[in-house]
Amino acid sequence: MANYWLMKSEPEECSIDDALSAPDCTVAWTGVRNYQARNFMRDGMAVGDGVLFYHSSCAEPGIAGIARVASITRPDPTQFDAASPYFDAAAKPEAPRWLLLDVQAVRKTRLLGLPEMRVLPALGDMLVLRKGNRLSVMPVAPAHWQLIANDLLAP
DNA sequence: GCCAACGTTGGC
DNA sequence: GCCAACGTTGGC
Repeated sequence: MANYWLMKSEPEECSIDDALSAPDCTVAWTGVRNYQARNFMRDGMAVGDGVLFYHSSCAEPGIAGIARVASITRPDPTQFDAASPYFDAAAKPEAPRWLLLDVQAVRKTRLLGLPEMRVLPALGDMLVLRKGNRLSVMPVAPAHWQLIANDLLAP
């Protein structure tokens, strides 16, 4: 059974438009540097899982599109790249610390902004709405996914 | 730019 | 293993 996730991306770095214009609408999800987020990718995600593509650290944070998990995890090469902002000197190629996977954009949607989400009682317990939440990859309850996907994918 | 929340680091 | 200091995230 498919699972559902929310993944944050700074649109200045990789927006839903960027993902949609990539080859096969697919981008390697680099830069996850949090163990909990990494573990969700490694232990929880499977090809085909649904992803809410979330824009963070921008003027209008919120869900900007629908995507899907397109690969299992593999080592994130930026951890070994001293020129990368994601470089991690403690990570060794023979013992990679950080992983990435491919995410394929399915559709850009209208922006479902944080304020709008906060107002919907049915979404009240979503992890992304929790104060102080800093996870960049997190699970989404099926009921929340249904609600949001129905709304965003409605004709 | 501010600041709350939280993860990580490092001294002990 | 505790915990204070520090760094980062991310909304506002």
